[in-house]
Amino acid sequence: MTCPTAPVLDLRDRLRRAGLRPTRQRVSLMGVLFAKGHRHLTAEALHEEASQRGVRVSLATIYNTLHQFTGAGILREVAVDSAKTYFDTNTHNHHHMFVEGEHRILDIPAEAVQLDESPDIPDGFELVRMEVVLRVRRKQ
Amino acid sequence: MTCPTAPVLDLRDRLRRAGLRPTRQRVSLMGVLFAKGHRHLTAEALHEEASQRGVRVSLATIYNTLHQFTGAGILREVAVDSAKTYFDTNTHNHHHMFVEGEHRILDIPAEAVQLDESPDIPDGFELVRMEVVLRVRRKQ
DNA sequence: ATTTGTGCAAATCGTTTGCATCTGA
DNA sequence: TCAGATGCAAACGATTTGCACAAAT
Repeated sequence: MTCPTAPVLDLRDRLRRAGLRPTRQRVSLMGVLFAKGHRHLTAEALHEEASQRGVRVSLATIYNTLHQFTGAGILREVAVDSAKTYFDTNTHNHHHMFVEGEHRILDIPAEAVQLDESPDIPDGFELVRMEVVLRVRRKQ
Repeated sequence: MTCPTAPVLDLRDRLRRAGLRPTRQRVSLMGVLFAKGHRHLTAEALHEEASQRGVRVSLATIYNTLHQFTGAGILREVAVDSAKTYFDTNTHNHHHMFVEGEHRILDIPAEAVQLDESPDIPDGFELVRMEVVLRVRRKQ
């Protein structure tokens, strides 16, 4: 952790470019978040995974960090499950499949869904993003 | 409340057909829910509105009832806001616009959004429904 | 040195639950 | 009668907050 290998420098840079100070915790959490491709994590899940990797960060800091990262465009919040908030490491345009009863989220590539031009946005509002959620359940 | 006017009978019938006993509270809440066209309510909002109309129902019963109604197909749960759960009195196929920062949900008629046939559903799963959420924010 | 971030524990908020009591069929 | 509903208060789980301490610029 005191040995700045190349990937760690990347993480620090990415944080700086996002306007966030590269603190030890933020760098570590970025490392955990982006260690294995894109995924959807809850605060609790990130906390556990960080602990397992020997990264000791309080849950309060996890929540702070997740929201800071979301504000900085590093993460995206996914609201499909009223029970808890998921954060998506993929901030590119894509959609989701949600497995009801299992609290599981799967990605759908943007190209898999064709929508015509978006419906009218009321005056005074601007589109942030359009997302599609396929709710599925296990058969039988 | 002891005078069974026509609309009250309708409500009672609708509850019976849904397999729910038409108790005083359920009939009253249906009355409140469907008094003014379709809308999106939280448990808290329904509780307040019921109180204002002199319908005294505990919050616990509100939650029970909302879930029973959802299970019976009288209401639909809308998960767009990770902060709280909204219930939609419109159970027909349609979509939503969510105003970020204002906790406000607007309807988009199904016809306003054209999607091609849905993406592949993984084996062992079946589609419950496909919904589109347009996230918008107030300009500036 | 100053500003910003972190950790902890307590507080908050939406929601659920256990249980005694009531009510509709 | 009696299964099913309700109300209350307490329990719960996810998230936020206040504040003293620590770390980054």
